[in-house]
Amino acid sequence: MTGERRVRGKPVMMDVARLAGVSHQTVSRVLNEHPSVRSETRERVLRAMEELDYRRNSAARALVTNRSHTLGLVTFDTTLVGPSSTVYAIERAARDAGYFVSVASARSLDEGSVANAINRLREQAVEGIITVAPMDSALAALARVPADIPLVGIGVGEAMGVPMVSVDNIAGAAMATKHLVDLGHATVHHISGPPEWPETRERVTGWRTTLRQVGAPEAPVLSGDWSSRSGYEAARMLASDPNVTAIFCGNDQMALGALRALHEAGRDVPTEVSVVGFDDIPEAAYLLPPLTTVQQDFAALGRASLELLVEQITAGVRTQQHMRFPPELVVRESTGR
Amino acid sequence: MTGERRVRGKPVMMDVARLAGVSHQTVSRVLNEHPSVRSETRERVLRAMEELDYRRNSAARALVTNRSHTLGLVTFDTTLVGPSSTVYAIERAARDAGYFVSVASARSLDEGSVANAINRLREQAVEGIITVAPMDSALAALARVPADIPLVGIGVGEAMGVPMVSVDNIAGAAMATKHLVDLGHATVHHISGPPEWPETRERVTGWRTTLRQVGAPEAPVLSGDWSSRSGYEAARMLASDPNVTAIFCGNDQMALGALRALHEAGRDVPTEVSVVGFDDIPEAAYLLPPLTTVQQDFAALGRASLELLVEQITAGVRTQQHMRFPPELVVRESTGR
DNA sequence: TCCAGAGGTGTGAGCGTTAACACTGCCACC
DNA sequence: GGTGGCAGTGTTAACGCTCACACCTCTGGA
Repeated sequence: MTGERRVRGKPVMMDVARLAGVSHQTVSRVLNEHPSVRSETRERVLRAMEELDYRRNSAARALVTNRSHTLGLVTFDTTLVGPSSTVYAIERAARDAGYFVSVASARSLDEGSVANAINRLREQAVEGIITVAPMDSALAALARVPADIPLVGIGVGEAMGVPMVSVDNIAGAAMATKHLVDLGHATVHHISGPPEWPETRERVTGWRTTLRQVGAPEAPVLSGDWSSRSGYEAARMLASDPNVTAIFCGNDQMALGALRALHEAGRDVPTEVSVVGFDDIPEAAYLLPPLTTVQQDFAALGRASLELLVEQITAGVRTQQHMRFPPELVVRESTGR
Repeated sequence: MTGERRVRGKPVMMDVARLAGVSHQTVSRVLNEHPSVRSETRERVLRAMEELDYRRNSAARALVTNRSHTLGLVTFDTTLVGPSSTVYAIERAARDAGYFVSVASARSLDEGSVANAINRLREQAVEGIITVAPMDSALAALARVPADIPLVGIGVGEAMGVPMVSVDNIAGAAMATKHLVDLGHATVHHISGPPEWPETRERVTGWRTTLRQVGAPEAPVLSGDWSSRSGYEAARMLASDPNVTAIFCGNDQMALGALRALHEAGRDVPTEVSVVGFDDIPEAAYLLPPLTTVQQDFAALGRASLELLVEQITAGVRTQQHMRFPPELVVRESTGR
């Protein structure tokens, strides 16, 4: 009755063992690359596994080892270029590190929704969690996660006890603003992202600080929601004011909308008005005119966050760390004087 | 020794049972919402669970029920707008249907890479797989998956035995081409995506068929890689030819690049040349000029694929089905005569 | 009065794997 | 020629849960 088992459902370790004429433990050893298995035996076992198309039962393994080999990813709106590139980079890095990736998206901006996503991941016994949800609500939810579960927040601002990875938004915004001031603009206007995003506030800070340093007047911030539409609408208000000659936008999508609004208002870019974006989306170089912007390396962000997480998992301690990546100004044709 | 267990590691069902003064089986019943538990008992158990911050061990559960409650998602390049919106929609729908989502990305375009991603998901014992990787290689890999594992391919062309969800690309391309012809253009040029994508070929077919129907001459297809850069380069070659007055691009990013190339060549859009894209990315309405394009509902695609997958899981049979979604032409200002 | 049946609960087995330990040869060493 | 050790293998006991079944207690109908 050797084959009896195979008929009813998937083969298990014991089936492989029988076929190879060894004990199930030897099969386990082969599977886990234990050194002390005679190579001839190993071959026999491998052949048997192949013949039966055996795959180990990950649930049983997880149960006994108490490790799921799975990481959790909390995302918010994967439609945004930044988050989606980051997620992609994380998945690749996770695979290389031997982890599976499970995702849970927050349905809305509120803390409960993020907490809910985190809970779903914990139900699955993930070994660690990375949040790609750079809003304040995520931070609040993160702060409530018990300290024994490894955690990394991306772009989520400062918080006690939560390891973080982010771009140096203050420096990035300062670079953009400085660039415009250096071109001879009396001041720089700013169309920001939603205020409940830490990145937005950091960019506002970088912009404002720079203006103060050079003694330029500060205009009130107009805030959008990262969309082209919101950038368009904000810029339309700015376009009619002849004093506006330089606009720093919180991201490239809004800059794209601003470009359109300025065009409609008959104000040429860059001869009359200069525009700078943030992110450097792949399309930025092909806009009319090509967009000067602050480039951030989303993939590096993803890889770093994974590294930080794995470090915590192996060490068993939450690293108290905040990694900041320097962005880079890419000057194209949307700025001048 | 009631509390002894709790000190060393996470609480298990037995700990909750002891605290609530019931058997572990009753705890299980409460957890699984079994009807025959006295509500007073249920309350007591729930309180105990809360007090201990108990979470059931999903591995143990999966082991005994032989269900992982997890679906697998194969992605290729989540940086593209289409796939990333689809992934997002799938995750949401999966959660509503009570499933977790595990992702695996294909590292490159070849079949081995996709097969590898599928294998990783199978190792995790996912109950079904959706591929958001609309290349031929994915189709080839899908065709090799044993018939007993539920499967849905998105936008991956025709294949024997693999349930499919896609946009009706032929109809979409035909709509775009017809629109241009109706505006009075003698013919329509096409900048396509990479030929190894079924969607590319379908769009080429829709375009070509329409041209033949109206008796317009057919120009050779220029093919890009979906990027703005490739659209720009292809359009640059077209721009110098005065006979080119209408260009249908395989996606919006390439159309964006084409817009720039035409501008550089001094050919006005839409008075001299008309441009149509595909996808309707959120930025399309804010380009210079706003882009006429073929809109597809990525979210609907995602939801439909999930529905199809869940159907297969519950039925235990692979549904032989191909759902096609009609796209919609959105006329903006990049087309005219 | 008794028994059938249902509501409510407990007991024991078993899911497929790994860890710990036990066992068998064989070699090297004194 | 015993003793120690190691390579190679098998045996057994968990891991935490659900399922099947057994067991009570109560109700209602014959």
